[in-house]
Amino acid sequence: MTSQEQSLHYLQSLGYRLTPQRLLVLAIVAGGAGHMGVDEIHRQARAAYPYLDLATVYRTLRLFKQVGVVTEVDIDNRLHYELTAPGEKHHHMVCRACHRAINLSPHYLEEFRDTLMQEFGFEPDVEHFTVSGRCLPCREMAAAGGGTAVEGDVVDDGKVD
Amino acid sequence: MTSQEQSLHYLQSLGYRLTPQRLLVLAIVAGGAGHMGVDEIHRQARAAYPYLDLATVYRTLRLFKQVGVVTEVDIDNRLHYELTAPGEKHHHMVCRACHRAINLSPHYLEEFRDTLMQEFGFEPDVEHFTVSGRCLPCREMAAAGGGTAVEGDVVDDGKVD
DNA sequence: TATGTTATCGCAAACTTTTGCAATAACTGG
DNA sequence: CCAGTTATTGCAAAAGTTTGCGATAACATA
Repeated sequence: MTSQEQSLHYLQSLGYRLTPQRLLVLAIVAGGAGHMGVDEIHRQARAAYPYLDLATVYRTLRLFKQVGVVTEVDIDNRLHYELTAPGEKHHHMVCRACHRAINLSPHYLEEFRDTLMQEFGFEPDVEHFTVSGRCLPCREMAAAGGGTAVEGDVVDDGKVD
Repeated sequence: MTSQEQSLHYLQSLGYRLTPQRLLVLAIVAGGAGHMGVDEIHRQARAAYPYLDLATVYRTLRLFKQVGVVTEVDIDNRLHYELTAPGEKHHHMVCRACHRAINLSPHYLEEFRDTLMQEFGFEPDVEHFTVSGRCLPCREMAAAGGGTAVEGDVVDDGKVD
């Protein structure tokens, strides 16, 4: 049984229904490489099933995230999703300049998590953890006086709006 | 000179213009207790200056955040702002059940920050750091079989939508 | 103080995400 | 396999946030 089928059985065991829409969205996210934007998932879904509504895509992904089937990453104020790789989960560092997401092993969070639990009894949502910041290439670029470390996607630095 | 005036001079020194709208928004955020929602800031601003547009409030707050005058906190998918207290900066832990924000001293982040810098050259946006998770009262509530630790604001647990 | 430059504003519209509701379809038990 | 229950869908609209654009006003210079 593939990991997709496992996810579907898991959903069913929780009392959720297996619908063609859910199968489709799962297959698309599983097929995509890395984090996919909601609009891209929707576009691919419509290719197979033209009536699938955007709201359904959002709802489906929210459900998948809730039960741990996918991982949500906020990249430049837009939601992205990727299959949660069981056994090799990771978090993300998102660069606020180039908007690239870099994987972060849970190992780096354990200590932080334990501290919050012990000091405050606060249980951080380690499933959906993302830090924003600036990646090495972009910081070097900025230090050299330039813009962003990738073409396109330039970060506004002027005064206008 | 008050800290508000300092902020304004700072804005000016960066080449930004001092407009009545900016003064007003700053005064409101400074006058409010804790994190204020954008709509509340806007409502108060309109009381003094009815033409002030919501878009201007958003733009102003984004600018303030960018230069470090205010701190942004995402609470239940809505933006909130508070004056950045120089010298006693803090981050936030936001409970995903009751949506309350708990302050977190930067001290707890230093180690994490240093690790990311050393290992990946990634400079986390320590200015705008928020962890989501579940606070102690809400976890106890959940363990006891209940809902949320504050009245109202119940977290959905059923199957519908 | 008058004048020019251009950052900022207000307005309207776009964009992303969420939600209400009636119709539909997935599962359950007989 | 059929009927009943209700989770899920599609659609339309709302909510929160961002953006384009022409008009305005803030600042600099003279």
